[in-house]
Amino acid sequence: MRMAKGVEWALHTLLNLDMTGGGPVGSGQLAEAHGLSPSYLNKQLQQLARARLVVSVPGPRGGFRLARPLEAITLLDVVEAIEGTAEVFHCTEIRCSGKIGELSPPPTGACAVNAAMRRAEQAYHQALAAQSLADIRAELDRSPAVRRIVRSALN
Amino acid sequence: MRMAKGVEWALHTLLNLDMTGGGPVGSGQLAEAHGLSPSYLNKQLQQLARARLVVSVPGPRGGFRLARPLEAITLLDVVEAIEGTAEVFHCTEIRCSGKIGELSPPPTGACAVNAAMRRAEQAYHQALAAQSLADIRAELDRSPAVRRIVRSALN
DNA sequence: GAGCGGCTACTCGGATAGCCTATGTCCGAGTCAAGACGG
DNA sequence: CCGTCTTGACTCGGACATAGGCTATCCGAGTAGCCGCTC
Repeated sequence: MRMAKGVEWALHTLLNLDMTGGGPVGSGQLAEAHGLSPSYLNKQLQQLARARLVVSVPGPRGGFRLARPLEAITLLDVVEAIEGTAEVFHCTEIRCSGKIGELSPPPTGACAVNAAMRRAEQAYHQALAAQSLADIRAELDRSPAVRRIVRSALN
Repeated sequence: MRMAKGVEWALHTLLNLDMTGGGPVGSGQLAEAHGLSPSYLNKQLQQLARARLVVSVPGPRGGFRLARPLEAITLLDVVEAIEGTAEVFHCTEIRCSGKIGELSPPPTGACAVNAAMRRAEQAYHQALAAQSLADIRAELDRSPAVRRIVRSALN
């Protein structure tokens, strides 16, 4: 179980988009800022656009800009935009298969194993939703040079 | 990001192992109980044995038995036994690469993005560690027929 | 000089290969138990 | 009748194919701005 690295790319890129100001920035520039594959970052940005986290501007001088302030973007938004909303633990209902499944009556309630795993997953989701990108930006702003460096890198 | 289905197999199998009593049960029987691939379930059981959650008994009439009561086995134990202890979010330190990396001084503290993701992951771990397999067993015991069915399926 | 049309270049967007891990399978080493044999 | 040895079958254990999804790439559709032309 490993999270797609596109999540890391998306998080840093969203933070960079905020520090450059409101104007759209091309995926090529954003990729160059961190030495990433431009085409693949573009794919991730499209996922963010579908999730309405960024707005894509076509044509020359186009690119991507934030759709809303960082205060309104949580870690959960980004993870779900890239990874999708499917559950991490996917119950295949093996309790209904095999000998035990044949001997058991059709189940009435939910699978207890699945319920337990969902509780943990919910805690994960809540912890992700409790942190906004603005919180991370605040931590980055402890070294005030960051904003200047990002702007000069994305001029 | 999808959890390995071996975790689901392992959880149900550990619960079944408990309901049969203390004697060792072969991986073939355990697989037949839920219609699983015997060889692949055996692989998962080996992972559980390495993590000291079950004890393997070689030879005829051998198999696997629980190494400790379900009260002492948490969901986190099972997940880490199957999935490993590597972090879900793996920071590749892209902040040190590309234009921004070249313009920035060597970082002093930890990556803020990584720290935020780790906080969420820690919440997940805590939620997993807070639930033991005995809790799930208690939920299953609400329908008292389960234990009888499991025992007759694994006779 | 002002307005308009065409063109170019740059951007996003989706369709297309490659690789790596999870999945699934197979066969060999080890071990216990039963059965045959000898005392 | 009892003890011991041999044999057999059954189990775990790890090494070997396979597949699905993440990773990476490329090319086409669309658009804004610029340049030249015309009035």
